[in-house]
Amino acid sequence: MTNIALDTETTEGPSLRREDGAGQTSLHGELLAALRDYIVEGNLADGARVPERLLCDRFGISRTPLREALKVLAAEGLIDLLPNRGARVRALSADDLRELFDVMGGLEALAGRLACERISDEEIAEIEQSHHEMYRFYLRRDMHGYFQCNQDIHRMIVAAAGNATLSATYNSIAGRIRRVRYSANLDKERDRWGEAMREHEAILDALRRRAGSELSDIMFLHLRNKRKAAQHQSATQTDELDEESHSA
Amino acid sequence: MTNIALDTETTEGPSLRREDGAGQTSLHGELLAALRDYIVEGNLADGARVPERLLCDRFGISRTPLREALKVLAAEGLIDLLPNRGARVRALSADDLRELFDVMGGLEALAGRLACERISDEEIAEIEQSHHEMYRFYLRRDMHGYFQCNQDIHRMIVAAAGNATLSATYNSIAGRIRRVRYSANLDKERDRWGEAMREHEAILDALRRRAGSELSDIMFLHLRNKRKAAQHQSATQTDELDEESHSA
DNA sequence: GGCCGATGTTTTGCATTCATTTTTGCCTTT
DNA sequence: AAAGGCAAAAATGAATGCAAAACATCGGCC
Repeated sequence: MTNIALDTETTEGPSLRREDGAGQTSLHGELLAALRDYIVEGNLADGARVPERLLCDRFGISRTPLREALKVLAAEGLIDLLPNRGARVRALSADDLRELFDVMGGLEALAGRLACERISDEEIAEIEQSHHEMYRFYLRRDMHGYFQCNQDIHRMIVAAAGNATLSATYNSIAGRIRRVRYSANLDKERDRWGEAMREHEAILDALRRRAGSELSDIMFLHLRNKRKAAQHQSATQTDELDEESHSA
Repeated sequence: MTNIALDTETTEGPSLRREDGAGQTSLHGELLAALRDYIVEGNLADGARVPERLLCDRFGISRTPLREALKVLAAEGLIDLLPNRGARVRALSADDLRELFDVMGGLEALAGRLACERISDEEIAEIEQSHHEMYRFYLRRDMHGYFQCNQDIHRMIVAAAGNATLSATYNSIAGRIRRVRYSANLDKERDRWGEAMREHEAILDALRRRAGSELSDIMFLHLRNKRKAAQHQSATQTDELDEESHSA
């Protein structure tokens, strides 16, 4: 039986209810964000049933707003809602991950293209700064720092695209992926660390030249390579996924 | 005062409740889909308040499931949820449309790239068939038939990508755009009808050669051109949007 | 005559309640 | 002893109820 990893310690947890004077709860988006974090951070096991009652106690609310939040999370793809059988944390199959990585690659490719259309020299300078910082982490073999800079750069490029819809879509996809433990997947990334660095050099170069179409290509392939590395690592369950890419 | 375009005729409307024998309602996804259609089809005016009580009567349900559905639609970006002030139909600004079109372009670019990796000759043959049908509509100047085929082709390419996550994301974005009256935007598309046909020829050509990266480019630019045509048409409110594209 | 505040109404957000379904434990039967 | 069935318990989906907030209407004031 799947054991639920709910920490039911005596610490009251983050009650969202406002019990100060005003009397009104007004949690609106807060509960949603809190619950999303709760799930994304892995407090519930993969495929585990989402216990309504327990979460109600945990967050100090009744079932109505909780269920509203669950519906939203289901729409976002974080959980599955089975008719009359409650919510379950969506366990990402190797195939799901492959799909998510490709979509993320597509969105980053788009971000790169759009960024080239409107990015300022100042923004590029900021990215360059993060890039150099990342390079120092690379030289020091500081995986964690490197990864942090890496994420920052990708985020900056998405932001430079100046498209809020794209950012929202990107964050949604990235959130779903975040549930799988990155560190595990990235251990294998170390094998192609130098390669990844060179790809980032190419990204920066294309960005400087505002070569949108070219950057778009690089971004997608960069993600695709990252995906392949991650896949290779967890090959135990992804044997059949090594189909060849026909793209040039 | 914004008048709500709710048709409150005596015709009972599509009650979702199951009153046959079983007694159980079990509307689950049905209400959501019905409500989404209701909004996407334009039964409510842009920016109009979404009247909970009226919709409850209309669909024959209580407020609880309706509000759950509204939360989901808000997450999808179809409506805005204002704290303590209810839901309003999200009115798409010219800027929103620009963003949505670009994201759609990015997703189709991705679809084209992925399709090249796995599409079969049979699937290409099907697309070619639709393409030729579309061409016949073009020769006959049948805008409606042409447009139908056009959409089919784009859908087929997205389907050929074999990525359910991509399809879902694509449908979400397409749904949001669908709320604006296509026909209006497409009247101007007529000006570049021949150009669009040539672009579709290029799409098919790249697809046949499985030239993923190239197809990706073509798909994005195809959408970008479509966007520009649509923008030009409704230029009354999009004067400042003519920023130049730096991409080669 | 127009602007501002008070008061009643409507609407919203959430809690609670209720009917139905699913699940679980126990008992019977073979 | 294992399998099947039944009943109790829990959980789900939805309806209703209730306090607070927004909205609307009306009266007072300048």
